[in-house]
Amino acid sequence: MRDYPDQMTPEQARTFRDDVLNIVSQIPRGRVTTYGIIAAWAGWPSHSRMVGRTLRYTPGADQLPCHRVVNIAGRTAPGWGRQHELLQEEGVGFKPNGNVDLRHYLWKPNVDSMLG
DNA sequence: AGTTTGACTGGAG
DNA sequence: CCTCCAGCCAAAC
Repeated sequence: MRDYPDQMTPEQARTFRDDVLNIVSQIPRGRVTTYGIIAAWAGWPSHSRMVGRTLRYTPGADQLPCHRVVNIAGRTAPGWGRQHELLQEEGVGFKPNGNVDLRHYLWKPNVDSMLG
């Protein structure tokens, strides 16, 4: 028995999108988080792909610090070279392979930040 | 209604 | 560290 429906209701989809954007807006300068972490905190642990979809296609998402979202390997978004620059300008450190050093710069949402 | 496509992830080699 | 590969799931074909 799965703990989530096969398909999101429109309301759930709206809530998911709002939660994703809300979490992204709280990522501190100079830190990053991952698609999977955001999805889990939004209540849909297996929807990491949808987090990426949301950030790419939601109008206005570019006004949020979505450049602070990378994948679990610390890899920046394909086709978005400027993301690397933006992170460097904030002091985010990269490994020799060009990925973010998550050991030092990974940020996770916490309860306090969710209580508004 | 079946197939392909990703701003993803975890495991295998 | 890397590259496949399977699983994932909403959207687009």
